[in-house]
Amino acid sequence: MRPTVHDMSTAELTMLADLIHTLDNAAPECDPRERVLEGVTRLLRADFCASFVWNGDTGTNERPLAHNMSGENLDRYLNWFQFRDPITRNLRARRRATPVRAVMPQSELEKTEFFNEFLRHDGLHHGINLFLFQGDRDLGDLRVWRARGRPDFQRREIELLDVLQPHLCRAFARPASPLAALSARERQVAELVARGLTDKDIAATLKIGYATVRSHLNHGMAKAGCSNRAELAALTHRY
Amino acid sequence: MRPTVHDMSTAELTMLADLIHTLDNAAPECDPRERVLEGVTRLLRADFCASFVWNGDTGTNERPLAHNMSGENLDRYLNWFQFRDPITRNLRARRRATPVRAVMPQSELEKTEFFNEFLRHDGLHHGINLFLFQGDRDLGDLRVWRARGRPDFQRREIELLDVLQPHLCRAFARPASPLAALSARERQVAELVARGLTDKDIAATLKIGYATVRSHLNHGMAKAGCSNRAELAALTHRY
DNA sequence: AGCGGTATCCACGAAAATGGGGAGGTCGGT
DNA sequence: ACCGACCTCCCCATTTTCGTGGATACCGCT
Repeated sequence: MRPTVHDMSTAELTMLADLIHTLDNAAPECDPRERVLEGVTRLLRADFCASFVWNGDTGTNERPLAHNMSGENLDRYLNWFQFRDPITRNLRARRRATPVRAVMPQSELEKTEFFNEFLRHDGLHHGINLFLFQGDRDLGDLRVWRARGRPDFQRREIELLDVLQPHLCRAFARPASPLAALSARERQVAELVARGLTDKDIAATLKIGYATVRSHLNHGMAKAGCSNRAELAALTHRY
Repeated sequence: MRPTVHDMSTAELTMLADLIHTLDNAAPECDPRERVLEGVTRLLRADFCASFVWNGDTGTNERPLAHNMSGENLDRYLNWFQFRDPITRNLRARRRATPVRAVMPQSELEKTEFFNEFLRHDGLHHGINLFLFQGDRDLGDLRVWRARGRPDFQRREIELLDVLQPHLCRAFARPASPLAALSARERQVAELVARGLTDKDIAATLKIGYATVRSHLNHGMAKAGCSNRAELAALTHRY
């Protein structure tokens, strides 16, 4: 049995490689989803992409991000249309890349208020969604769309998302750095700690008092939940 | 103008993605080339792969690695055939993925002693080489081969190596971890240091004496060139 | 005007880490 | 049989770190 074969341009293979690299390496200060929206959109030869994170407690989609979509329409989804969205619940249940047509025929979708009042507003016509999970924890989703007149998503795009899925999961699941809570000065001190300077050296380097260094360090370790400077040093270079 | 289009199976795309991930992440204890030989071979639908690092001072190929090739033939290359190798010098000069036929027609190659006494020994018939550089520094190469009867490498394989090239360069150029010099026990202690354990805790965890921990730690810090445990901790999670 | 976060500084004592020395055993390679 | 690398353990003096509980001042926000 021959495996499915996809057509990929050299530029697309480069994009795929860069995307994986970005997922593995980019700074953890910002939402990992940001680093990916545009790349996935282009790789899937799509036009639009949005991303939310499902909150099981409140039963709502949160933390919107989008590429090529109007912020105003995104707000309309958050405030109104997510509560009469006839497709997303079923797409999420699939737990792998799924074209919208798999949960509702295009002809039926086009009769809904959701399509005519919301999707059409930004030109979203053919959709494919991927929901990422770690066990049962929602990590976020990707909702990729093509404009009217473009062909619907096919096997190529579904399987491309299959390829990306484990890498996306890994990147989305990576916990936020405990160092994000540190102030600028505290992070600066942590950085010097990681280089092996003693507190006296740090004070001299930063031209501040020894007591100040101790203070920054104590606050920093408390915020990051570290019990000593070695753990803090490890954190500064783990993330 | 249409871009070149390649046929890639889903499995191959997955391999490509995993390869990039491996290059970015794998443990730096071992030679990064090791992590890549088999993957590249399969991605290029090839049968054999060898890798050397060119030493400009001695003018020799060093540090051999191979996939699917006999160690004995590798030794013959190092000791004898590298000095009458009619193709590699020219392939290296190209500085990008180049099939062997680009520097010598197959018909001519098959007349050489190098082919008949060396390449044929392991069944190497069609070759493609990639030499990696950082500026003018040699980072190592990949010499990928297909067996007799298989088709020669085409554009697909050349451009796949082009896609991989920057990622290979990055991975090969990453300096060896100073921690590579540590013994197993010393690394184990360093690992626990990075988790924030005190020496007493480490002793208890490893069920060895406090003095032993101090000894491992002193040796480890000396080898890694660290002045204290914080620097060592940073190293263990930088690499 | 008050509150929280930041940056700066101070002092003390307990705990931990560091650097120096050494000692004895195993194990693999020359 | 020796040597080097490793793992194990010991002592001691000094330095560094950690935790605690302060203080003052600036800033932005409400």
